[in-house]
Amino acid sequence: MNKIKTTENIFTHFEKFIKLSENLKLELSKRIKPIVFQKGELVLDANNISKKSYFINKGILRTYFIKDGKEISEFFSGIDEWVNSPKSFMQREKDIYYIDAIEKTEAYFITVNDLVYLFDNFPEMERYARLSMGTIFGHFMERITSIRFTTAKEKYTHFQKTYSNIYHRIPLGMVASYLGITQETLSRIRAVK
Amino acid sequence: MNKIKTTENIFTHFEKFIKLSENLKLELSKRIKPIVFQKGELVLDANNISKKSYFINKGILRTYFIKDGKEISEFFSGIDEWVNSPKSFMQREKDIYYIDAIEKTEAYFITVNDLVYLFDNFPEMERYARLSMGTIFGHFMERITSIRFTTAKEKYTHFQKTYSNIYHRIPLGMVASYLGITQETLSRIRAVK
DNA sequence: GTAATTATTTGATTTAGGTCAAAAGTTCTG
DNA sequence: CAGAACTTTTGACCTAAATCAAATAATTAC
Repeated sequence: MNKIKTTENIFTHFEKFIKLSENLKLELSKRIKPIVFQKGELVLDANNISKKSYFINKGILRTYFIKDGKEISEFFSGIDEWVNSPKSFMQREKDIYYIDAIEKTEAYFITVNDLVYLFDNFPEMERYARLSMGTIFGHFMERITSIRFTTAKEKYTHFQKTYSNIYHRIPLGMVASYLGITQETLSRIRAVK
Repeated sequence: MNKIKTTENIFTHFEKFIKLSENLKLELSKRIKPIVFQKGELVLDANNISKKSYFINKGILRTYFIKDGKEISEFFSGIDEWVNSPKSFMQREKDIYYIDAIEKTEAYFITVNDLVYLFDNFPEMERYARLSMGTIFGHFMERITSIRFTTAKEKYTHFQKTYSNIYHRIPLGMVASYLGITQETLSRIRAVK
């Protein structure tokens, strides 16, 4: 009962974009495996190539990089989202991103090799990837706008909207670096209310 | 001789990502048409749905939106790049983006209907879309980093790098709004040298 | 359960870049 | 080619947020 759910969530996610044949479901099931990360655990070290993509069932993962010795959060990922180091994962080369668990996280994963197999044999998987990337695209554009033209206060409000279900579970310092403001400023913003 | 080149450029572009069969080349050729925009001409009005995607052969297009009565540049596109209003084009709904020509621009275009036909009949087109979006992804992430943590000067330097072949052809005011700084600040930055 | 970390808040001061205003340059257009 | 209409530059002043510094508060570990 307290065990990880079946592949139900992940299939539902795919079916937002494509119809899953029984055969594809079977091939997916063979390649998707559960995994659990404890709070604070490192999911990906930037010194390694990202070879797995994680689909979150519960918990929060954070993607970040190091600048001037400080951790800068790039994004946070919650339930029903895929997480990997995008460039590293697709080009099979190192990139700057680390991934860790902000809280205990239950996920599935698929390896890049298995994913490539599915792309090669199921054209609908290519479509899934194209369409799902499209939605992320929109978020990126919105974020760029939000960063460029708003006060620190507005940035924080936008963040709360974007991450409405998880924002209160993310430590202040991480949020500040995500927004590109100092944590002192963020602390003051939150104090005003 | 002074006429628009053949579909050569566009085929070369596709072949960076996939192998083009003779049949696909034929089907593409049937659906790709040339078009020319004069300097200052509006390519897309945000009151309309974006139904064509333009592949630039020569010239520069600008994608922008209006905020508080002012035009804010979202990106600039030069040779060998596709231009459309992404969300509008794929979801077939209105979005906030206008597109205009910064200089006289020669392009090809394909309609969203034709593109959908190709996606439905040529799985390699899905792959092309997935892979080419992947590269744009990387640029977006870099841009987000660049906007968040750099001084106005560094933002401008990054802009020059990103748009190394066209940056000097874009009016200062448009660059400033792209970078999220005022044009006075940009003017002063450029003056220092 | 208390010491030791780590995270957050508060205060004082500084500064990069914004705002407002006007002058100087450029480029369209009839 | 002259006047209108933009575009870019320059100057004076102001403000939001950064920086530096230290005090609290909250977790974590033994």
